[in-house]
Amino acid sequence: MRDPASKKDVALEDMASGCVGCVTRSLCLGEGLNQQQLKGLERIITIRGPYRTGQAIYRLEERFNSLFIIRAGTVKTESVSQEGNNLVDGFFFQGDVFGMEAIGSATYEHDAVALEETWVCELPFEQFESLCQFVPRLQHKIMLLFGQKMRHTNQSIVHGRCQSVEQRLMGFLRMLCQKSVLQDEKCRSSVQLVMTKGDIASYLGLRPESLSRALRKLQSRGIIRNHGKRVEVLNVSAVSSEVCK
Amino acid sequence: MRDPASKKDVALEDMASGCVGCVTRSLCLGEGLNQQQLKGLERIITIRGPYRTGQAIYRLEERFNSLFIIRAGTVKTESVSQEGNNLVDGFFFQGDVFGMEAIGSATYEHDAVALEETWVCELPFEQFESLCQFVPRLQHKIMLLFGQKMRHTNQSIVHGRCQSVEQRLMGFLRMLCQKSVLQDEKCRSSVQLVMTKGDIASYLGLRPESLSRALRKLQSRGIIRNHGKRVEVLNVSAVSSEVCK
DNA sequence: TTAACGAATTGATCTTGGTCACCGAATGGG
DNA sequence: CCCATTCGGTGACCAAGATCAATTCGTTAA
Repeated sequence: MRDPASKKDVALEDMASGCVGCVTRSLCLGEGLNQQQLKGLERIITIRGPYRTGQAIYRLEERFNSLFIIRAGTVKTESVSQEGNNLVDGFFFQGDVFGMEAIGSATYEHDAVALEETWVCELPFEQFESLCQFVPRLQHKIMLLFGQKMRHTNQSIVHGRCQSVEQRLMGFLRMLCQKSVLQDEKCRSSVQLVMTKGDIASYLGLRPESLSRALRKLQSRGIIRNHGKRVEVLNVSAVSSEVCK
Repeated sequence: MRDPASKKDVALEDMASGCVGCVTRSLCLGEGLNQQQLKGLERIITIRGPYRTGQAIYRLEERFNSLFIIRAGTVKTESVSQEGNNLVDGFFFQGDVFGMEAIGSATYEHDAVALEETWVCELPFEQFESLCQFVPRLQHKIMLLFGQKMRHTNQSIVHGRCQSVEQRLMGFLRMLCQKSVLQDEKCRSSVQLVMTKGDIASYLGLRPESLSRALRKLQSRGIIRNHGKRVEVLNVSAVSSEVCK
């Protein structure tokens, strides 16, 4: 991650442009908007970054004002369980919107923490709501996003409860491959983990030890190779298929 | 439930009125709208009912067109897990909106099934989106609803994963008491279960046997009394307090 | 009323994942 | 460069909840 030639070291000029020239636009809320509408969106967003690994974009109980969209990098959101453990609620990648759980609440519900060098667009929510009044397409897009988010949660978390650890893990790897492909055309069968194994375990509702064992089992079944921070998917079709085990 | 004097036998005339005279309005999307705005909402909704116990309001893979709001009664949504079991994803009570997971999808993601005599308002989503363009307050309300829903899911499901069965069960009973209070001012410490124990177990991610044992444990601790379809909450403060066990 | 079915409960046993203890490797700060 | 700290992995053991099998209870149907 300190490698100066790494793709993660984002060109500053790419990050300075507004919505109209944004390289991430095809993934973003701005997708499908015309020039004028994009200008409207551009007027209310603020580009923020670079956040360094471990830096917070917002913190639990800070006043909620804005949604955030990732231009480059990765973010996790985490909260604190009743027992006082940290609990990772989500990972967010290029083009993803985060902060939505705070809508209708006075304050944020999580810490949002950068997992690598990260740039985001800050989208003040009140102004965004006003803009939606004038741009039906934008209103529509945010609704789609809500629906997607609910479906994803239901699929991965609710249905995850009646899956084995290995199934849930494969689902996670599948998601990671899909998201990584967006960032990086090549090597869709190998994933560089930007989060710790502990974070992944927490996200999957496991102890780190159990995740470690599950990875070992998948490796012994020839489905993956687990090299520390890099996971190779050897049997793509096994991981891709919904029904497995 | 066959008792003719039961509060569940809804007066037909109450169900015939539009939004303006609706008894459920204080719970509904229409809350806070002026007469004219309510009329707009009233124009696009259709009142449907009565649905009998077990009847579907919509089914998995049917074309998604509308959200639904409960005027009277109770609904569960359920889907099918990979292993082919039914999986209860949610319970919905008076004033609750369901069908939101299907937004942005061509078809519904669940079966929605009435658990008792039930009346709903059908809200065609496209027309609703158009209406939101003209009624900022309505757009704002639906956004709040999305945020609430996401927070609720995160709280109950995600955080539920690191709770004991008894804690999750108490959380469920707490929710049930709150919702029942809305329907029925008296006896807030006793809940008539309209869903089966099997449904509750599924919703909590348990086997029916495990739920039964958990109920017995709470009873032996003097917190509840479990009489088949009726659950009495003896120690309200224990169930109400967030942190328990 | 009785028969029949599904829901609820109970006990015995097994499995999965959690807990605890430890070690080695990687990472970051002085 | 070294040391401290965090991260990742392993084994032994334990406990919560699943599974299987049997019984009781309640509701509906005949």
